[in-house]
Amino acid sequence: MQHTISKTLSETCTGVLKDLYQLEVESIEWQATRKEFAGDLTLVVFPYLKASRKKPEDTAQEIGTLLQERHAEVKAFNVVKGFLNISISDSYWQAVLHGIQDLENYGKGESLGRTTLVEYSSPNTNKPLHLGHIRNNLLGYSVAEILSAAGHTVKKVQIINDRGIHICKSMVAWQHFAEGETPETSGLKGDHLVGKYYVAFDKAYKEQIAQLMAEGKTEEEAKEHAPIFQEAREMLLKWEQGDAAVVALWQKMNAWVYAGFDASYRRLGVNFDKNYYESETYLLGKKIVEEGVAKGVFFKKEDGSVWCDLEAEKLGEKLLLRRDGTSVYMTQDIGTAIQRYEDFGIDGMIYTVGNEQDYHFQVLFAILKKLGYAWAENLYHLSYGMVDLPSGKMKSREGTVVDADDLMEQMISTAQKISEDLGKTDGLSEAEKNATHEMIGLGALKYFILKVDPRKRMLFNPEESIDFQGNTGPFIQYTHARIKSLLRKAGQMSIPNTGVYQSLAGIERDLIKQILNFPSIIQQAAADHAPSLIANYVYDLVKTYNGFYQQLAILNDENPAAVHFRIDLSRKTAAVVSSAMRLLGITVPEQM
RNA sequence: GGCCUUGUAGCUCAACUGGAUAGAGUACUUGACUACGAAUCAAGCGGUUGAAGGUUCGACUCCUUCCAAGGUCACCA
Repeated sequence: MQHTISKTLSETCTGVLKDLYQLEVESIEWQATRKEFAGDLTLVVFPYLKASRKKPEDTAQEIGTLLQERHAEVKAFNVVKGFLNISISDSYWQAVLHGIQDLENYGKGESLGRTTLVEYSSPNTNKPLHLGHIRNNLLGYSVAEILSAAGHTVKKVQIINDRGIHICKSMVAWQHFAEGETPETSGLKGDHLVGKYYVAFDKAYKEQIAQLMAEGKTEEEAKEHAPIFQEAREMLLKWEQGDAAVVALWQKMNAWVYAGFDASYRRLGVNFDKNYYESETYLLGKKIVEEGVAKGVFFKKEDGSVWCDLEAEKLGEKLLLRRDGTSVYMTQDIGTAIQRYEDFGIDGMIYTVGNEQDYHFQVLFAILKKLGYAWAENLYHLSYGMVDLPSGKMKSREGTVVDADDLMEQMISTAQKISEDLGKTDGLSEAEKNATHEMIGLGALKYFILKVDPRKRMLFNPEESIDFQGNTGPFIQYTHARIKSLLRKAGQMSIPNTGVYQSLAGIERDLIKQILNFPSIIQQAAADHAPSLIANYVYDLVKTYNGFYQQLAILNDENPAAVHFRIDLSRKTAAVVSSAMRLLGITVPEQM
């Protein structure tokens, strides 16, 4: 509960505590009064008992009495054990609701003058995106939106792992088996085409291993000496030497993949301000490390390898440069971080990466701090759990990977089927219908994933997981569409403007309070990097609205003042629903 | 083995960061469409919050020890 009322109430309350008990308190914690009790805000008085030396009930009674005397908006209070429940006057709630005028920007924070960079997605270029990437993309994009709403200047980036043995495997297999196949000739999306040859490589590789083992080699020898694997390694070497033919093939196949990724990103509704490519950044960081050695932050072992001592942080020793002077992943990440600082002048950075890299980022952040960068204090690893299937982990080798494009398509066609069965979009054009089905199908998927705490691994059952009823994206979208329908109808009515709506119904007060909570929810979600807070908030809001809708006549009430008020309340609810959903990357329809 | 994360209704998730009788959805059982959109609403059923101790006015939340699941400890990325 962070309404403006709690601020003024806190000031009054501080004075009350001082006058009653000579108690100086820093801040006062208000919480929303639970539904089963009367009141709006609750003060827990247990912390003040030592000072008051009275029973909880008497203490609460005393504080309540003075609060009511001194604060005009306190209409009434009641005491239950050590809980002081305070009721705020209806006129206050109505006035604050009325004060919300800029619906488009309601809830957003003042500019903080801070630039925060959010990295997400960051795929390899040897295969298409899958369900794990979807969780990553949705989280990263949403956190970026939330930070932006909270007042940060946000830059969204990804680092594309476009070089290395994995893409060479696809390249080798394509040379052997593709007979010149391209996205155009095959009709396959580019990333899927390249993925197909990555699978083909693996198949051929396994066959060769089996053959060599049949000839008496050990498994390790076989893996090492399989001809196709040797070819991939040679290709990697040639790439590093800048061999023209290899580089040309590499560029051609990566271009296919990027075209495919672009299509997936566009459909998913995510975007980036800048792409980084490992082929351009993998040599970064070496210079920084050398400088670190000179400064004594890092040290060199006898064999020439460079390390960072993080025993004090309980992270052990970490290699930064190999014996032969080449860099490792960590070196590269150090260089990239600094590169980004130079590109954007960032104040902080968020890495959206799976939790299997928790240790890596602890080390990275510790090293950047050791190097003395101010922005290193504001680095955050947005770590998320794996997405499991009923059969267990997703494994590309066993073909149990849920493909991102397939999944989106499936969601959308499910939405279409349900929508057509209900027949509520009959008046729309084909293009409008398609847009609506996309909106609903993707809304279901996005909400399903974002409502869960990122740290938790989640189970995804393709058949059962995603509902369109209950605590779901479509439920929230439906409420929005229904409000919009109501408002369209209201627009055609002429309602005499007579006086002020007097007494609020309980559900109306609840709705106002929830709308007023939106700004603080955004701040909290930003501070916690937690889209799930937004998801839970908007769900609760919509549930309350549906109760309101059911209990009260909105357009048909005999009191015109009530009608005016309820239309205003409905319009503002719809605006908050739309804004909140947009923070999750979900759009809401006018009709569905 | 060391370290990190997670464990809440049959299932999927909450719990405002230590506050009141742990809440939603789903599934199951019922009731509500001649009312502004039933992808809705209302009611019932469902819990030893992994286990045992401890801290305190008060614990899902903090501490200790166990149990379970996952991750991680590469001169891989």
